[in-house]
Amino acid sequence: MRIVIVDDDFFVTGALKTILEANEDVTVVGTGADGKDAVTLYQSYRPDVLLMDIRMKEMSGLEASKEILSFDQEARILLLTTFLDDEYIVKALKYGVKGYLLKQDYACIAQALRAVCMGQSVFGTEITAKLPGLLNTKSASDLKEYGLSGKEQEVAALVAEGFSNKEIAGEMFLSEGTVRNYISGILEKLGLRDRTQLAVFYLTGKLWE
Amino acid sequence: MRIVIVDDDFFVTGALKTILEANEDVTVVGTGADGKDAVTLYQSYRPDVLLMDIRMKEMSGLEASKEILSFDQEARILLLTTFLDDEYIVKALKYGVKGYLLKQDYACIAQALRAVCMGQSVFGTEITAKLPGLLNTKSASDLKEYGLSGKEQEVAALVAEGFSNKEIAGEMFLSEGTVRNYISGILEKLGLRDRTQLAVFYLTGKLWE
DNA sequence: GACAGTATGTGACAAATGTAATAAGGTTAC
DNA sequence: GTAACCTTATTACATTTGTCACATACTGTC
Repeated sequence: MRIVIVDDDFFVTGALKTILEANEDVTVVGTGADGKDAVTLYQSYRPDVLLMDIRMKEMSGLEASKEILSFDQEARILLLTTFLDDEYIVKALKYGVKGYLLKQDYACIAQALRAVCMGQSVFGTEITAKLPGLLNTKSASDLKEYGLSGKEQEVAALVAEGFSNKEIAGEMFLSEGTVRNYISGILEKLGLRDRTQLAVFYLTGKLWE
Repeated sequence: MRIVIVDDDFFVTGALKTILEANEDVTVVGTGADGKDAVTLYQSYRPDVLLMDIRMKEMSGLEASKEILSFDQEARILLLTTFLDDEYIVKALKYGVKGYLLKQDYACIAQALRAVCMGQSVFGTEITAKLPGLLNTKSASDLKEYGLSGKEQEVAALVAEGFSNKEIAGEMFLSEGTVRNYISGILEKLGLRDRTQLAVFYLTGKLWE
């Protein structure tokens, strides 16, 4: 595996290089110190995996990831970080990063590189723990648990897609008044106030009291 | 690593057992054919990793995961599947499953088991590709890119929390009319129609045309 | 058959929401 | 200093939304 390592701390890049090259299947083909380096190095070497810190001066690992992934969707980027910030995690995942590990997990890095190299993605323990909270949806069957009938679930789903009552009525071949009635019932059952809260609930599971 | 394998196809459990035990660090301590078996086996053996199919008669791998994780948060479950259904993926992640691979990735299973055993989570190529779409997001800084001013971003965030205009006005010490104006402006800039669409956009990134 | 539940509809009404026009004080940039 | 923009506000109006009360019809179950 051909790897590029980017971190603004020379000690870290050095240590990583040494640790990783102890594995005979790993070759570190380049190292850099910030996001710009990452982009340049990626373009010239096209490594199997780009191993990069998130926090860096100049250009962060996140921005670099975004840029690289925008011209090469297939890029395999594994981010390393010391901090656990939801926003970073979400952004990284949105951009299409293939892995996200805490620096403290260094013993697992080689392991993770192999998985990423094969196209899988790998997330460190703490990131894994956060994942459930970052997800969308509230899928149909979850709504059942709140006592919503079939039609009510359908209506709820459409509200959460941003449809107006009229559109929902058209979509489901109902009168607009009926749709309003359904929504009224849904809000009652869930203890919500209006369609926007319903959409938010549907997408995040958030409930008020 | 002590592994339990559950799949309703005996050929599959057999094959997996053979393939995995070729790795000297793997011991298959039990096999089962459906979700109920999974729960029982998990309780008696407490394996390092539970490798399980999703589609099974009687009790699905998903339900079994839910049950096991409800009494043991630390359970390391790696799901295998033939089908890619968003709903399954989301649910599995919500429950706290540590891995999700396609059966076709069998060559990587041992690899993945090791990662999962160390607390990391692993997702197959296709699942990885879906991840970005399943996330919540739209963080403040993304909105800037659409030309929203500071206050507008603040308002948008509150709309996406399900607040009414009056509440937002109270929260931000503005008049209700002003809030309405801001929202009007935001909708215009984003090409949206109403606050519900704004909430949906804020949470999922979905835009209409 | 009576009853409960779901599915569907109506009409009327109050409140919330979105738009438009307009205005004035502030900041920043050229 | 003037143009551009942000912040804040008001008023008036049209539309959408949510609630209520009530009605019909179809499904089951007891």
